[in-house]
Amino acid sequence: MADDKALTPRSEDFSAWYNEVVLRAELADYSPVRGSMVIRPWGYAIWENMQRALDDMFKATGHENAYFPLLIPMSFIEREKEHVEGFKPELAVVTHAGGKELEEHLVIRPTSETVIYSMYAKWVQSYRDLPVLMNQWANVMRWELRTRLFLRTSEFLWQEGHTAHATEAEAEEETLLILDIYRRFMEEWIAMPPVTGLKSESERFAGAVRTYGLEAMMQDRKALQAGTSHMLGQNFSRQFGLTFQSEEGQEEYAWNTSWGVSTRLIGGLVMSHGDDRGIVVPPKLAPAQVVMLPIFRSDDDREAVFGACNRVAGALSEAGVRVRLDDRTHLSPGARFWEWERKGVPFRVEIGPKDLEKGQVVVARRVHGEGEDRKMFLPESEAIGRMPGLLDELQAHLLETARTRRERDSVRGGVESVEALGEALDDGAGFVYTGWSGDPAVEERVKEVTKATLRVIPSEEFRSGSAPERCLGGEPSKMEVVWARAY
RNA sequence: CGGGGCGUGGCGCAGUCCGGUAGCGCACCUGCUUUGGGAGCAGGGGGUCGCCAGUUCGAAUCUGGCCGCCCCGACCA
Repeated sequence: MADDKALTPRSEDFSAWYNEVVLRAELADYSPVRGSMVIRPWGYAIWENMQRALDDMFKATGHENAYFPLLIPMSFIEREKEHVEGFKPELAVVTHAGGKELEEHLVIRPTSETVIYSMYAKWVQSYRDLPVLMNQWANVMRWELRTRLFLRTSEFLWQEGHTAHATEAEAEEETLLILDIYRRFMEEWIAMPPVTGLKSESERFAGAVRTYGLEAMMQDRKALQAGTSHMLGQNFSRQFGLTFQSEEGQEEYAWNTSWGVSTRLIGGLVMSHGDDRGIVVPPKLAPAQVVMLPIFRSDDDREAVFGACNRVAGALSEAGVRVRLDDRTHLSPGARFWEWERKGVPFRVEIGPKDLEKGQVVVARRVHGEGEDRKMFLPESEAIGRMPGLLDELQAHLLETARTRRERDSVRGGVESVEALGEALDDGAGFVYTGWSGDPAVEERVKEVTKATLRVIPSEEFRSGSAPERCLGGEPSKMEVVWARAY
């Protein structure tokens, strides 16, 4: 870009835009170790808001937090066959400690099923000890060759829930409950409406019986797997001796579930709502929902302007709005406008000498509709009174916009061959709904020809009005599926 | 792991071909003037030129080795 103050426009190079906006909104930065990142205060505050909301939802449904260790004995990972095969290529292993090679190498957790279920085995004796409903907030490590800030780094932060149940039906119910919590969280908080459903065999979590996923469509129409919820069956309980005595006195294996979302959600937030000026943080997650921006010419103005700013900030805070006062005087107003827009703060309240004269304040919106003015000139009390409503409206607007975009860029029906799928994707389709026979060979061929993967077998409410008759290979369709190129 | 590119103040780069006291823009610091959409002027600080060895009176520049990073293709929350 000739003007290095501006971001590369999304239309020119989405991927360059993403990298720039993450760095320049001060969400994160590269660290000295390839593939790991530093999450900066602005980014971490968004994560903390996400954590709080999700944590409340987990607690409200009876889950408790705990913490399990970072290091896992290699032999644990190796216990479940599919699990080890899935994770082996991504493991980071501690081989030396205390100046000596360790007798048993330790894996830095890529996920914690193995340790957690080995502990559950110790704690659970009877059906009366079930269900066990735990969650942990932790970092995990999966060695990656190609990394991108938030979307794919070797180390990332997440939550992983792990539960144990007496019956298959209860475990299945738990898996779907969490899927619904994730879905509500993504819609209501991130304003990022996913398509939910079942993953195909090839995309299933290593060691699970079934994996459910949530797929969100980014502005470049690519799919982002935003969360997963796994029904683990008795695979892990058999390997770790997680048994209980049933009401009838029988020894039985418990049924497990595990589920997680990660800091990848921040990448999803950025790619869902960002524009060429920067990111847009949905009000419910914004570290600051309103920035107060004093503007003044002389020292005389200064006191009066700051007085008014503090007064308005106090009143907004009283009204439950998260406010931040930008009292930096060495930057011009323009410079400060751009900075907060880049960081995605929903509203700015500007107060200068002219406003004091007129008894008004300026409310500038980060996002405004066609024909809507960026700035509103309102009496102080009205600005304060209307702010909570404006925040709610923006939250709703972001969700609506994202949902409309998702459906606009989805193709339902009419695609009945692998070639047609490729053309649809090249023509700008994001999610393409087609029939599928259940044959993995079709997935392979689609991937080879179009680079798209089977994202999800959609839950009922996301399915098309009429079920497709043919699979892409021509054979009769057994189910509808969603294809997309994915992150 | 395969292909391509790059390592020079915090960031972006020039200088390397053709060896001769390290430079530009932005950022930073100080002062004054400024402040309603990325302020101006003046002064100033900061770099073992990725690392190691070699050639040379002299190396950012030439030679050899090593290391690291970024981008593009196969696996993944």
